[in-house]
Amino acid sequence: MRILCPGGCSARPQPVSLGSASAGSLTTVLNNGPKVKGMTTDPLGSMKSALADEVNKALSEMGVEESFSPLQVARSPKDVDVYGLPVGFKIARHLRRKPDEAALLVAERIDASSIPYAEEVRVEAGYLNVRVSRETLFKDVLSLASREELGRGESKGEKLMVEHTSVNPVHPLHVGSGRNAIIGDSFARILDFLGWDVRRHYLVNDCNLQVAILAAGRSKIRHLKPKGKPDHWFGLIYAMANAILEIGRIKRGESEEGDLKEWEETIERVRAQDPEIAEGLTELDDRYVMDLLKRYQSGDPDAREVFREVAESVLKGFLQTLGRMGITYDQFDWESELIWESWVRKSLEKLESSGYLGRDGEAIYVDLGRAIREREDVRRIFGLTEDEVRRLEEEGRLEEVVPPRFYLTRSDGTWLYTGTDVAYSLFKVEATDVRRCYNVIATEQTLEQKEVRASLALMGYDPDFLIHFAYEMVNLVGVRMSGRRALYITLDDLLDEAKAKVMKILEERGMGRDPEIEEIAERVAVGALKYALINVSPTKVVQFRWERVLDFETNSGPFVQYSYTRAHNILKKAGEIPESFDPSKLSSDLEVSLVYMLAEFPEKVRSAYQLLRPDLISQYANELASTFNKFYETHPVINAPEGTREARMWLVMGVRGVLGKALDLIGVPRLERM
RNA sequence: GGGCCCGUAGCUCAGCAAGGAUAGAGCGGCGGCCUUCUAAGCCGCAGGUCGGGGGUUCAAGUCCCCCCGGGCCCGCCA
Repeated sequence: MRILCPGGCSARPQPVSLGSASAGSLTTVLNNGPKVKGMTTDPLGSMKSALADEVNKALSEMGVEESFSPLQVARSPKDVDVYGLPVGFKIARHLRRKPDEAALLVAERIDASSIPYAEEVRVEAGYLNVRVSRETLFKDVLSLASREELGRGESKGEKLMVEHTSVNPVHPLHVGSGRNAIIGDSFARILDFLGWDVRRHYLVNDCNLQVAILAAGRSKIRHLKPKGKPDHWFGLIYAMANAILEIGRIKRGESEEGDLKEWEETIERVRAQDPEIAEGLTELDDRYVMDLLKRYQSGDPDAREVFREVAESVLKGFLQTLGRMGITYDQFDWESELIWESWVRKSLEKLESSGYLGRDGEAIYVDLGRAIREREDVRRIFGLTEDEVRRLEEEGRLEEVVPPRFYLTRSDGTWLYTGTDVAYSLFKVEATDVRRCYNVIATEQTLEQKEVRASLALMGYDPDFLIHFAYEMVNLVGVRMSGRRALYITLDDLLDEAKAKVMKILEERGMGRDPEIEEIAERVAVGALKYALINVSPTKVVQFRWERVLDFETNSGPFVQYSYTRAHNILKKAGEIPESFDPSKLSSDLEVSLVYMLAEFPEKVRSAYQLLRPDLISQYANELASTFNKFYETHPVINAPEGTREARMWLVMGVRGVLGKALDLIGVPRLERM
């Protein structure tokens, strides 16, 4: 497989034995943070773990069959320094006691000295609570936070792959593809921070019908020189080619008559943007397109030249935009090379020997219907038990729930994306040394991802090697988007618009137009867009509005960036950092809240990883920024009395460190001036 | 028809993984605060039958069942 790096480097991945490809289940990989005392990067987490351990130990000594997770340890709403578990309620019945009495029996067995940072253990309202010692906790938290070590995972010595973006190279990136890239990139950053060696891969889908349409269009106007940003220019050819093909189908009566007008409008849209393309590209037919695709897949040099020109040009345009947003990749895998370098053949051989490969004329498919009846591993992927499958079969409904055939090729022998996707999975397992691969792919592909995982299982691999990181689409409120109709709002448009607004704000503040100001505007714009697309739970549809991206107030990228800047500037002006500080000087509600909020950061990062929720980091960053701004309004640092000043400087260092790290993890640029 | 996802304030969303101690933010609306570390900020007011109904539980926004509403998928498209 050819490797293409932005820097022009080239390398070939080392094949690896199959044994190393097995993945542990998601849940066993997780624990509640580093356990080694004194070396932890999660002080509060170590307290929670120890508390849960102690309680569980006591319960098991008492013969009570209940247990608690460290994650259940929650802060008391009445007292900031108190964390606890609702032990009493859980075990009251087992012991035939009132909740408080029951909790007391547990409390008596607990050795507070074995719980880090615990000052005392007590029972309140059915809860078993520990009071935390600020003296030690605050020092550890702020020391770690200011060095940006809080929550960092030890090196795992293992590689994980994140495959993301992987957009068809046929038209410019729009907000939907942007969400994929932004979520995938953020998740990769989170994995990296937690100690994995992350490999970011982009699958270049250059072998499908869409690219063939573009390539066919391009082949008719090869004399034209690309103008402007390549993805935009080729995007017009793609829309033009689609319109011609659709109009042809309508005229032959193969498509709905009513669509004719909108395709004619598409042509006019292209003409308005680039008359050369509209005048040069006038005819195209489906057979020509299919033939070109077939030739490309079989390695024909002429076809290869035009396919590669369009795919590489559009990809180059993508990388400009993605680079602008700070999103980069370690490796680009070309779909065509999965075919040429026999990964498709190898996957077919493995499926053939599994006995689940079927043929329908010349078309090849995986016999999922039989696999689901016969294979437990395949049933598990579809969330079905043996009994359920049997019952569905008796009712004749099995095929409604699981499609019986998973087609890999067309009957003309060309590969479908499903076929190359199976081959790609085989490639990931065999040709890389990653332990797991996260596929950042839209939720609409959930079924296909299950089918691919089932195929992996049938080829003899652990299907849990592949994890579908599903995210929902972006709904541009009030805007109709269609790449095939040259109807889209591109990421470039959004970034430019946001940047223009930032420039205007900066000018209103009397900042001139110089390169530094431009750079600030660019970074604020990137922050605003990325934050808007990441700050929603991935499985929810994003309701995208211009106003939302251009709103730089609370709960926006710029808001968090601004808060970071404030923290940074306090420290810059305050001068030398004191060696130490007195934690008891941090005593106001806001100061104490801030430290505890920082202490929760490691848990947030682990949750983001475990639940596939980068938005948890952006939510957290917003809350931290908001609390910090309240502190900022009411707590002078530089002019504070001696003692208080040093303690607040440490607090601000901690906030800056965590806020900065949180911004890094969601890929929003840090700014020192704005 | 079947499968998956979503439904919390006028709008956009957290909270559901791990059921607990008074349902949270932001935007929008109304009213305040710039001789003090950047007002992209802060303070206050108004706004909720957590889609509906059952169930489990000492305890349900959170778990289970049914229903209603919305989205996506069920292609030899990707």
